[in-house]
Amino acid sequence: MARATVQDVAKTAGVSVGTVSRVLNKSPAVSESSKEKVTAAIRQLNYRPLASARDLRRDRTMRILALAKNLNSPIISEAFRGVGDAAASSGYVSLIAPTAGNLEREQQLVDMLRNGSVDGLIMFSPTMPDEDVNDMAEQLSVVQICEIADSEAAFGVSIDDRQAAFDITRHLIETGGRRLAMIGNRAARSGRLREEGFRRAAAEAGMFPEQMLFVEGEFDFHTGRRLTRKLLTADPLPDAVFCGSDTVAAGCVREITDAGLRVPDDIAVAGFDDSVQAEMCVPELTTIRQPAYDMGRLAFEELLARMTVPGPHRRGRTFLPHELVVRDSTRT
Amino acid sequence: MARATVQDVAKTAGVSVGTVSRVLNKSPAVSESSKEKVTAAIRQLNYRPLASARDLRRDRTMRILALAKNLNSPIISEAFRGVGDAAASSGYVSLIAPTAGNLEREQQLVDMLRNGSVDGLIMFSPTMPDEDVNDMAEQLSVVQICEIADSEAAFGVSIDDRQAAFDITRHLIETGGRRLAMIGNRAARSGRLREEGFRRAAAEAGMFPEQMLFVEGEFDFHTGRRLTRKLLTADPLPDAVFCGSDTVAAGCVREITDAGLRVPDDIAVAGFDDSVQAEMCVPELTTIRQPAYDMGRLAFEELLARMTVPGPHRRGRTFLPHELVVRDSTRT
DNA sequence: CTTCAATTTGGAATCGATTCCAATTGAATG
DNA sequence: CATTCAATTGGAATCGATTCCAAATTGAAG
Repeated sequence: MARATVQDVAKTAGVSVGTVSRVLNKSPAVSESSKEKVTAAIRQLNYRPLASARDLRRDRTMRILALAKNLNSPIISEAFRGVGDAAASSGYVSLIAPTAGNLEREQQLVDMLRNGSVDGLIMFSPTMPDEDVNDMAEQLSVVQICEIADSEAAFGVSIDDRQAAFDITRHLIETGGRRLAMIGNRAARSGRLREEGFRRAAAEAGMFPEQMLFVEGEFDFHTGRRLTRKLLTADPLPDAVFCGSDTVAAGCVREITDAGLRVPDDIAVAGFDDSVQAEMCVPELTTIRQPAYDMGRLAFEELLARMTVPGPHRRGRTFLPHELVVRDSTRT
Repeated sequence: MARATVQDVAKTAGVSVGTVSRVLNKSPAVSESSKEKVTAAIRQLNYRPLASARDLRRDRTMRILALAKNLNSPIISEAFRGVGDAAASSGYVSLIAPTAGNLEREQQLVDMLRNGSVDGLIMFSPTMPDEDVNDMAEQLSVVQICEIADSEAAFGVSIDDRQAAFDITRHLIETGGRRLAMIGNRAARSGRLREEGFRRAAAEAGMFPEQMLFVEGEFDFHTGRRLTRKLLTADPLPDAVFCGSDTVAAGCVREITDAGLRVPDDIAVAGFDDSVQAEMCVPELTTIRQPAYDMGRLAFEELLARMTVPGPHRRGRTFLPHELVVRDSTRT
């Protein structure tokens, strides 16, 4: 049996397609008796309005798409939960897709916005150049989150990465850190901002740039270990390391411990994100908490405005407050 | 400026809509000169075919959707990577959405298959009852993965959870485990199967059911700690604990260590999944590796068959081989 | 310079739901 | 009982891309 259409429902119910449609869309201009007949026919035929036909006519889909390099980052999944809740309460369905840092894949997904498969787009970590993101945001409903391209056109929600890095580096210094090191990631814009914050705090404490150890790579556990091994060849050894993510910090702690040194007594370690890994680590990590859920909600609210209200929109970034979470991987 | 349509392109290029469409769909029956004119017009107008119109006419979307309770499970994100790669190489776009264990949310997403928003559905961890999954699989393109409802109708890909649990429990016994305990989760079908495997292995080793400690809860770190505290009140203490996930095992190890006992000398601990947490844990976890990526690929291939080939399909489950990964959290 | 076949093209019909307009019904009013 | 108004309904037009059929064009062969 093929799919039932409004026509079928109309025939079965003995009314016109207009009436069926009005029932579907809860128009008040339908008599009680018609409504019942239509409802019965719908149930009998197991009818569902075809999305593509409806979308074509209405010129909107009530769907949005989020894009991220990968999905297993706790920040991303938490932020997307915020997006999803906010979207649901406005009647939108939210979907997400990983780009795997693959430009072609990302293009194909972004095309879903261009060709009207979805009404809006939330970008976590674009692979395309900033410039392209900006061109897109110029005319389409796009909101960035966490990673925000350097531009006037785009709107985005994030924490103040530079300030957060500054704050946690200050904490490392205030608790006795003198020879600071950082494990960062210059590939990401947020990574560059965190490096700036780190360097500024270190400079304010009187460190010279040459004294600041800096190594960089991807934000995963094994990279964290590898880069820490590199740091441990320095002489003198650093006495405080700021890591760009908790996962990296966990690798860092592990490597330091395996080398027979103590955290935080010999070397203090700080993470970033306050993911569950911060608590799983021994000692538990001092880190920066991002209000990921709220960032997600806010990003959707702004996207909604862009999708529904025509005309020019707010620009630039919106910062949400971060929080320094002090645990046991830094000195007291 | 509003969106350009085929009509606009046809007018600009000085050809008919038929010709434009033929160019778009790479029909060979178009002269070189027409093709050039159309291509130029498309570029000039920045034209993109509207997805809903195309989908309506073609009666398919070339999109599939995956559903999971949450996205930050390493198994799910790895399996979905497999789905995505397989889908991409068949020209499909794959999207994913978390249900958060919310039945209403799940229904709304499943409706996307019913109303033709997507062509197929992959379910990781359904919230709806098995029966409903089966009814759905009966007539729609649905494939289950990891968690597979108990049914004849559905098709699904997973490891043999019962056997895997049996194997790792055997390992615990062979390395000296005598008083076995398990931290499981009866809410999930895979959890119940793992429990069966655990009990069978323990029984084969001569343990009586009354001797087997079993506690259960969600598969997260804090639950792992809490349930382990419960286990540590037993007398005599267990000397080997099988945990239903690495995250839980990490919590278990942590709690045992904090209690002043040693892993694995006093109590051996085994995890499940071989996620990155297994390596982050100290000592590193003995665990079961699931071929998640391949499971994802296979799930898509089967979904593709269901979407394209009409008629009845293969039923029942397909098992992919798991692997016991021995590390340092169990005795030698 | 025809004739025939092959290639290319135009344009109407189609997919299914929505919406607008006109028509009908029914009730209420004078 | 005629008239007016509101409530309800039917049905055609519409959204935009595809596809089928018929028409037009081209080219080759005779």
